[in-house]
Amino acid sequence: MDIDREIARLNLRQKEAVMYADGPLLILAGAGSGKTRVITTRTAYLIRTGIRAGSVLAVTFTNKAAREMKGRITSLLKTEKRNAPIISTFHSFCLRILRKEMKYLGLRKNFTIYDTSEQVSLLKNLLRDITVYRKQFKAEVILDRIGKLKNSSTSLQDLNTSKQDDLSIIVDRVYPEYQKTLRALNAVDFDDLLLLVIELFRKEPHLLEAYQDRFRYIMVDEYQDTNRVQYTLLKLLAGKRKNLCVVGDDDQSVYAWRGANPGNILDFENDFTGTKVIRLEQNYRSMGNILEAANGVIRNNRKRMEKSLWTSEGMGPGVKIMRAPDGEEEAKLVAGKILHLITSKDLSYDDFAIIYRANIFSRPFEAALRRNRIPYTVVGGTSYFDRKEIKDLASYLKIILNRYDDISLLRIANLPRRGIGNTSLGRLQDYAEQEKLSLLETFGRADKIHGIPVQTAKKVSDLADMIDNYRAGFLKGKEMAMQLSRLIAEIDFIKHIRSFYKTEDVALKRIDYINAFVESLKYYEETEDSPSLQGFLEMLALDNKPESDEKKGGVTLVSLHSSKGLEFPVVFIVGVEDEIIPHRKSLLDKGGLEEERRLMYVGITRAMKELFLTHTKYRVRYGSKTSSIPSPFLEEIPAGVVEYIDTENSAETDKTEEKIDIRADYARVMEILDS
DNA sequence: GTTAGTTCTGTTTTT
DNA sequence: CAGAACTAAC
Repeated sequence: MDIDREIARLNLRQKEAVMYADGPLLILAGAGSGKTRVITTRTAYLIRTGIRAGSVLAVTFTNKAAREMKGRITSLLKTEKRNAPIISTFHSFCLRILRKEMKYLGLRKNFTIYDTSEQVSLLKNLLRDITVYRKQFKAEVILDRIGKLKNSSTSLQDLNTSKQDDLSIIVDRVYPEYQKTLRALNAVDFDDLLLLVIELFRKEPHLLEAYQDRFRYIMVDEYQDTNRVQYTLLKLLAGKRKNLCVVGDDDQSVYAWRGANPGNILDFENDFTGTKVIRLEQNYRSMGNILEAANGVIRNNRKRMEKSLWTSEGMGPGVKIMRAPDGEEEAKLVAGKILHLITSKDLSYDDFAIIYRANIFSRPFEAALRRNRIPYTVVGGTSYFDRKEIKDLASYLKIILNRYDDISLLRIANLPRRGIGNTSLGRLQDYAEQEKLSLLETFGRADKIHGIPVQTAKKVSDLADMIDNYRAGFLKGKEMAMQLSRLIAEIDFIKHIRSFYKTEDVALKRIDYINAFVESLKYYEETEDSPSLQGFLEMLALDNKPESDEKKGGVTLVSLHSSKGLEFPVVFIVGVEDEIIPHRKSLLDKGGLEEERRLMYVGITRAMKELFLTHTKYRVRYGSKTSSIPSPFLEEIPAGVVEYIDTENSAETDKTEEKIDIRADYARVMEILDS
């Protein structure tokens, strides 16, 4: 319980932020300025001054951040679980409210949360019936627009796009259908979780007031990543007492492409009069040269709040820019450098990170690290619960839980193959629509539907019976893992996997995943206070990271986006080339270049002691070899902080190319190091 | 209804 | 080039 000692360690600005308890507070926290420490200490401090822990709410974007914060606060407070502040993601927080206030909502019990792939399936289904849609657009594109609409308006009702291009016409047409169908299926998508709570608060002001009285102090992390809807929710919740503290950095806003609105930072001061603004600019993470490089790059953004990071540490080594002949060599170079630094300095594998723009770039680095027997962990990428076979099984569980969930039923209807083809499924769906029945009910009476062959009808109704039978068992919330095993055996899922993946070792791997899935259900049952199938599926939907992911050691391989919030003594940012950073596709979006620059800034500021930026001369893209151009961001790094290292053997290089290469632009000495 | 062959596409990602 | 998505032939 060393809050006082913790506070004593803070700098003046940080202290001010911690102790400014009442009224709106905007903390502009630069990279590495001790942001997390401020929020956690502030939470602990509030509670220590006598504020009931349960009336403090801290909202984060990821479960990982929430877990970390929880851990730090508990160790600071040594508090028992029952009297702890609420630390949660926006989505989990809203889900809790929805579940509690169910009676005020149009939702039935056991509603399902749809993930992106289920949203797409639903939409594809709807598009079949819409005549103006002549397969002009991909479902994903339309869904993207629907998502943007949902996240910019603040009500599920109003949907004026007012534009008249083809896409808008289709979106206007399909959006209400999409929303209506979700409700019919007793399902919600991620955006709905927040929107429904807002709707609830608007319809039932007494409820809003009850929650306002409950959560008297609200804190928000990564505020620059909030979207319009999240901000609206915060405004509602904090509307009475205005004890809202947001922490963010506009320079680290890298999610505008999915609806984040960094403008929320600017609006904050207008919406909350008397806002106290505190800037945290002292950086505790990076050495001087790294910081200079970061400042040099971000300075080129026009749209930003002026701030400049500084450190009391020394300059440290220069930022190294290295060029490799191609992608393979780039990976070898990085692996070699890691081995070299491990032996020459007192570093461990955990101290290194390789950061890239897109997840595909991890491959050559994984290969090179493996060849050199360097342990590594890849962050992100396809999550374990996103694997096909897991989602298949999850769909079984979903239709067992929620009998209106046509989308899940559709997914597993013929999986494993049981002779229910698309023609029959189409007829069943048409019938369901006509008779206003759920698909599962329709399955139950398949024998009465025209055009369904007798033996198909039998298979269809058998499936419906099976699902109904399992429902009774699963809803008891007991021995669910055992029941899932029985289900897997009954549908002969393993046989299906073996025929689907013909190679033995691939199939075995998939079977391992399936076993792990059963295990995770078992684990859930054993650790949860009151386990339920719905609870398990919600965990799957809202917190779908395997725990092992977070504590594996070795060199970290991570995308620029996922690197936000992390720090490493030695960082390699790789593929620092034009059309990669900035990504060529990003330039299509307005503000795209500036967002890419912020991404570069995020990457640079992950480094504590040493930073390497690598690029190549040639890169194989989509199968063919093309010459690469160094990222324009490299030129924005002040000349005084960089060292250039060219690792090519001059014997192999083409001398004419040499003249026009990047060296001409660079006013610095070259230093050839061992590779 | 199923399977094999063909065409297309190619960021970032949490919930 | 590789994986996904779609189409056409059994």
